[in-house]
Amino acid sequence: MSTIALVDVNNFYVSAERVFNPKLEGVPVVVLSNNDGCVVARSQEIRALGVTMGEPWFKLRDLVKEHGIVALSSNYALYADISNRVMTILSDFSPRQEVYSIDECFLDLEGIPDLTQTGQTIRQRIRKWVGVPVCVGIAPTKTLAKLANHVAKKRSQYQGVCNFKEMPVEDIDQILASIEVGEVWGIGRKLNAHLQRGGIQTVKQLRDFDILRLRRRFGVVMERTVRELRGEPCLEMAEVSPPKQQIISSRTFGRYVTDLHELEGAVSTYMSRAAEKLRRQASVAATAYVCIRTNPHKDGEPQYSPGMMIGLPHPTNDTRELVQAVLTCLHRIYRDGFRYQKAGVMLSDITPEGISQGELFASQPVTPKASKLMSTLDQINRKMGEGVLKLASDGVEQEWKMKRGNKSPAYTTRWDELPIVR
DNA sequence: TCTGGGGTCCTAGGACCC
DNA sequence: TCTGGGGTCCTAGGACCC
Repeated sequence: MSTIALVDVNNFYVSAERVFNPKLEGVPVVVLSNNDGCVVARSQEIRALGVTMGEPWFKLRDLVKEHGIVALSSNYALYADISNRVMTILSDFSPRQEVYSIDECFLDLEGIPDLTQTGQTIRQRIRKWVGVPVCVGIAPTKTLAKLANHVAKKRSQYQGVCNFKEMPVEDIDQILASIEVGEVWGIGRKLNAHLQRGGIQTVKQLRDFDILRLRRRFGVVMERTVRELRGEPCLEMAEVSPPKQQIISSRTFGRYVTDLHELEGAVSTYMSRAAEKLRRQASVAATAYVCIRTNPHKDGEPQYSPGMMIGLPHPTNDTRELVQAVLTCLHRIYRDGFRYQKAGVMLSDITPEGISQGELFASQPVTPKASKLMSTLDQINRKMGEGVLKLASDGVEQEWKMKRGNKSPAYTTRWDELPIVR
């Protein structure tokens, strides 16, 4: 029998902001997506107002005035740093940790006595050492641990730690019968609707339903989910994250772009970022992709959203080659007379660097000289700040860059933005 | 005026092979 | 008009996650 804990920071982005700005405590706070477009994190007070995830910010104007909502632009440097601190502390509790996302991780707690107490220790330590609140769910499988975590968050009697491992079966049944099936990890909007229509409303109903019928109707993913709900582990702990099979970099512009030259700058910049990510995981890509699009929400305006894939002469991670390839594509798909809102690039057919296949046809692999140049570029940008050194094609003005109207300082990652205590 | 960004896995269907 | 039975590989699209 395995024992897995899911530890998750409550309202992560909002909690991270509150660490350095205690005035935000008790105040309704939202964190907005890039370009301050829509809501990506909500404090408890915001949830209570009925604001949903992903809601466009401009639709909340009235609510803002009425309730004194504080809206912050997203500050990824801060969140990444807080996340690292949390994950490092959590790694002390188990030799096996899977960092699942920026704000949550699985821990293998097999063999540890006093699980609930351990959960409380985790909570207290993270609160004290980092300053953010976490909840802990403990169960024999990942899916159940997620569910236990949900219970820990929603029901105050558990004081932030819900442990299915040391709970009478009847109690677990009762809990599962009181939770809607859509809360289960892996049951999204569509599946939820499907199940509801079929008369499966609660988690318990799903758990106890005929597994063969579910498999036939919904496939193997559903089967795994149901087995996990029954306490049979089907999902392994993934301690080391495998290299990415595709790398995307895309952004909505801060304003509409019509000019090809400006699009070139954006696409070149995005590809530089993607290529850097590619090099960071020591990979090369054989295929590149670029797409641009107008604003699909604008009825009555001419719409155009082309994309184009290109195979590279040989797998590479050289920014210059990759940028050149996507710029060629961009020229092919660009049409005059549209107001473009967004551009993106993607790298795929990714393989580890140094394993060159199809050498016979490779015109020229990444040369040592190019490799040296790229790693120097990365080192300088890592040390001096993103985009300090870039290709000329990225452009100098970059007027298309996104808006982030109300970003908090990079408190922990820039010397000139350290918090000041008076 | 204003609607994010980045991933994974699975399946179905088509092309092609013997 | 009738028209086998596999297999593999690739792609597009759907569903999910945070």
